[in-house]
Amino acid sequence: METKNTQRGRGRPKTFDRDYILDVAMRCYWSEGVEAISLNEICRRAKVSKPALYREFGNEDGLTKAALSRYYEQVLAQLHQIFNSDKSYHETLDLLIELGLEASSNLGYPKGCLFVGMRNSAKQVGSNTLNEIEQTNIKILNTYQNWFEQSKNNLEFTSKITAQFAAIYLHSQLSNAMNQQAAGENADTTKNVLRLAVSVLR
Amino acid sequence: METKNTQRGRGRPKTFDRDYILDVAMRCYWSEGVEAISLNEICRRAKVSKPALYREFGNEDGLTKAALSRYYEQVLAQLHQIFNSDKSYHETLDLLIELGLEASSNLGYPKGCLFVGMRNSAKQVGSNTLNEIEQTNIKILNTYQNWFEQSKNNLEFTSKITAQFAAIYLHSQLSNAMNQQAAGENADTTKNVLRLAVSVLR
DNA sequence: CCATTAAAGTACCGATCGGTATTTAAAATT
DNA sequence: AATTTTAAATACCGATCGGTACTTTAATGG
Repeated sequence: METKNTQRGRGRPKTFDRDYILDVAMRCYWSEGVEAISLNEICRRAKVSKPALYREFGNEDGLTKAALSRYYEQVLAQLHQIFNSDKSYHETLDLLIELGLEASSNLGYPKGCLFVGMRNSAKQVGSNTLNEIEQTNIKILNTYQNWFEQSKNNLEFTSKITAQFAAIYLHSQLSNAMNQQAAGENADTTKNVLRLAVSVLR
Repeated sequence: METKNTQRGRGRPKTFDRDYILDVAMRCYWSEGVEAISLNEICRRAKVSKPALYREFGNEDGLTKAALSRYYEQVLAQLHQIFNSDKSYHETLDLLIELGLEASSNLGYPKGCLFVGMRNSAKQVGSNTLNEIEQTNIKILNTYQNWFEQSKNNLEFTSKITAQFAAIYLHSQLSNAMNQQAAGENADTTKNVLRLAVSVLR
């Protein structure tokens, strides 16, 4: 158990703000795509030197992985709150449809979903990031599946579709909607498509 | 009306094989993604010099645009054959679900869809290619919409969904399936997701 | 045989990439 | 004040990018 107190050591005091840098990187990757933003460009926008980034994250793979981790904790983790609320199955389904299609403009967030974007660019990211993508994918699928199982137990979800496949289907449809949003598609159209697709889970 | 005969002119005879080069480029962009393959790499694989490419296509934007054009003529154009066959509405829908999920492995084609891949990479392509993407998108949507309108007239498609929205929905679902295939997803899972999504058009 | 024409390839350009060796700056300890 | 420790930024590395100036090759026409 480390004390981790703020008593400064000996050398030059640290000015590197990990949270701020990660926030800039996350938003860059989110809004423009991980393959469209270079590490140099992130240094420019975050006003940080390149060696500082390498000291903190090791290499580009470490930075993209850290940005995805932060995205999960800061954005995707609210999925649990939605599923743990006392809303009904159908209300929750409605909420999921709204999710991310409004939140983008509400808060100062870019459109689409960083996780979905990175998964699409899986071929151009490093192995650590690739691994993080796979772990995140599993976490999301498990979240969905647990919710469907609970809803089956509650007799709110009475379809013959298995909870596992319902999770895969929902994940696929939400990812598709995120992709359309990231591509700048009309939000109403995206929402209508998603609504129709999800109607088979009613 | 030009004669366009094969009588050779004066200079060194042309050895540049436009069809072959375009075929190599199309398959590269198709299998690895337009943003993952450099123009230099295409020269290497097609065993052609860089100036030869620039003489024929002007610049990288011209090459990617030409590759997409070729993809439409050579791959997507068969959509018309499917819709112009004498198959029933439901049989055609079944055929669309199989399409591309089998064809990839049957013929020596890469997985996924070059058009969908390029549309996802819209931010990193030139303006000419971007324009070609938009035109192709419209052509595909029109093809779907015409088919839905015919099926409505035939009383085979009796849903309250408009032909226009059905086209958008089908396009969205097929694109989603192509994306999953390109990402290496299990083909059966992809097909099951697509089947369930398309079931609302029955 | 030589000039002309046309298409080929070589070899280069500046810019940018991911990554690092090296030096400089700012603090605490002696 | 000098030394030590830690973290900062400068300035560079080789590789690769998209794109092009230049030279070479292979044909025909006189």
